[in-house]
Order: sequence, then C-alpha cells, then structure tokens
Amino acid sequence: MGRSPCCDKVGLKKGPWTPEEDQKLLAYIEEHGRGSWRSLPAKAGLQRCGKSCRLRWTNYLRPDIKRGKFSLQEEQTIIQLHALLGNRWSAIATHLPKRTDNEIKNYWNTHLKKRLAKMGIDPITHKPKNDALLSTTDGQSKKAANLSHMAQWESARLEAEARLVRESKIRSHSLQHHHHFNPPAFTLESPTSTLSVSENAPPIITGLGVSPMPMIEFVGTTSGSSETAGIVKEEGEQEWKELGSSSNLADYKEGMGNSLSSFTSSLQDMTISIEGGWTPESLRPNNINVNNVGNIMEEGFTNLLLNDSVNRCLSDSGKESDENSGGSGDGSDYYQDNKNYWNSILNLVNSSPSDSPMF
DNA sequence: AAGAGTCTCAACCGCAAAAAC
DNA sequence: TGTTTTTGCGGTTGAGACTCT
Repeated sequence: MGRSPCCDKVGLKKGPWTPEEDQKLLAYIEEHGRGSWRSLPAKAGLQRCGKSCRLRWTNYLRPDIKRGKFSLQEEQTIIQLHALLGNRWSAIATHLPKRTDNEIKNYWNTHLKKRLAKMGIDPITHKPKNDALLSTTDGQSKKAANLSHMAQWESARLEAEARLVRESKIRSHSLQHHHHFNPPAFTLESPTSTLSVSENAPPIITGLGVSPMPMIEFVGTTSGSSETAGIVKEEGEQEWKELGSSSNLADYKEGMGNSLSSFTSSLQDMTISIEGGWTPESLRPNNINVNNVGNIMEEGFTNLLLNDSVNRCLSDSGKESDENSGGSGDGSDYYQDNKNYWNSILNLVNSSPSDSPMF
C-alpha cells in the first residue's frame, strides 16, 4: 500500500489564501509556535491541510522574509550559485538571507534562465549553446569569440565551485582542529560540470585570503603530475600548513581534486581561444597565477555579459531609458554600470559567504 | 476596446529523507 | 528493526496581471 496522504483532503480548501486565513495562521503561530503542521489547521481553525499551512508560512507569512524585486547583488549570487549547485534552491537560498527557495526558483525560471538563454548560454550547463556558435554570421571571429566565452564562463563557474569546495573543506578541517571531526553537512558535487575528473589533480595551495574565512588560493597546478602538494593557511595563523602531512589530505583531494582538475582543464581549454591581449603562455596551467586568471576572467566575463545586460537595463528602465537615450542613447554609462555589475559577479567568486549556514 | 498571447508567482503535487513510534 | 508520519525539496500548474495587436 502506498503511504497515506498528508491530510484528509475532503472538505479542505485549496487555492489562494485569504487575508483572514493568513491572520489565523499568523496568530496561531505567534501564540503557540510551530508545532505539528498536521494538527495545526484544526487548532488554528483553518480548513486547510497542514502542508498548505506550512507552505504558506515558509514562503509567505514568515516574518523574516524579504519580498519584492531582487537586487543586482542577489541576482549575481543566484547566477553564480546556480552555475555551481544547479537547481538546489534551498542551498542557494541559504546564501540569500530572507529569500525563500521558492522565490529564488521562480525568479530563476522567469527571469534569469530566460536571460541566459537569450544570451545563447545554456541555463542548465551555463555554457554557450552550440546553436549560438552555428548561428553566428561572420564565421571565424565570432566562433572564436564564442569558444572564448565558453571557456571563460566555465572557468568562472569552476572557480566558484572550487571556492565553495575549499571553504567546505576548510570548515571541516577547522572543525577537526577544534572538535571531533564531523563530516561537512554539505558535500559538493557538480551537477553541471562536463569535464573529466582526475584523481591526480594536484592542488598547490597558498594563501592570498583577506576574507574573514580561512582561505586557500591556487597559485599553480599542473594537471597530471604525480605528486600532490597542498598548503593551507588558516586565519590568524602565521604558518602555512602542508596538507600532504595532514590526516585529511584525502578528504581535501577528494573534493578539491575534482574541482581543480576541472578548473585547470578549463584553463587549458582557454588557450585555444585566446583573443586580443591574452597571452597563451599566461594561460598555460603551469604558468597560472591568480592575478592573470582574474584579469582574464574579468575582461572576458564582463564582455561576455555586457551586451545583454545593457539591453536589460534599457528594457528594465523602459520609458525612462527611451527618454534618456534620445534614440541613440549614451551607452557609456550603461556600459560602465554593467561592466561594474558583471565584474561584481567575479568578485563574488573571490569572496566568501562568511555567514552562510550552508556548510 | 477587446481578444490573444505572454508573463509572473503563489500554490500544489509527488517523491525522498528524516524523525517518530 | 520495521513501519508510519512528518518535513523538506524541486518540478509543475494555473489564475490573474500585463502586453501586444
């Protein structure tokens, strides 16, 4: 037999909540707190099932919910975390205080997904679509540009992924230092990465961190080398710790090896699509340093997204923008604003959600 | 002005994991 | 330890709002 339904649906109301029902639910929870959702409706005098009450509360009535338009900061967080986590809305929501997973999911589906699609980026994989390549009109240069964008996008995504992995691992490492070891509640997997995973991925880790979190930064790595060296520096500590001697090196490797190998693979990919001032040598994995990766990603990522975001600003501001633009428009302000906007996405990659309850 | 098409988002559904028994 | 119940989650729906023609 299947499990019994969450509630007896006969005679129970469905559909939109009335203000009176909201008031009853609010009043009951304020007075009695959240108990069993199953028994709550009867006690609160509601002709609803417990599940409906729970959803109404968690998605709408909870006092710590922020409603209304998403800020640019929130948008960029969603985009990045979705690239990293996929459709794990609850996990994404933990990084967006006062936003519900349902709201984020809706916003993604109705706004961000379409925007990415419009840009020719697959909203699932966060990679440019093949048809975007094929549909270009002037052959080689656009194809090269799209290849370049693909590598940049994937690199940015993987960098974000690597960041969360390292934060996750550092937290567990830190916990192990101060308490008994507890496995991290969150084990990161990439639902979107299509790059291969190498057991040999060798992180050479050093520190540039200025974040309040313990930080690990990549200074260089060579795919396929046989030895793994890892150094970690925790906040407030003077010395780098060599992970190679750490008992949880395997743990680090497990999480980071995946991301790092992907990350370096991605960087290798980038060398086939260098444009403009990018120096192929600067992108070779064994010559990578954080700064030039950051610059590459910043320029490329910004340019990648710039056109669409300008359009978005124009359309978002509607009539106002029409008036201001006077037909031809002063694109420089929009350009700068949006360059800043998208650059800030990159900043998120390098910052850490220090108060995240996620890990 | 009105009908068609599109968009938005609150709410529902069903599954799975966790908790309770 | 197995079964039942509760909770959490992600996918989907559909009514109302909005835009276009």
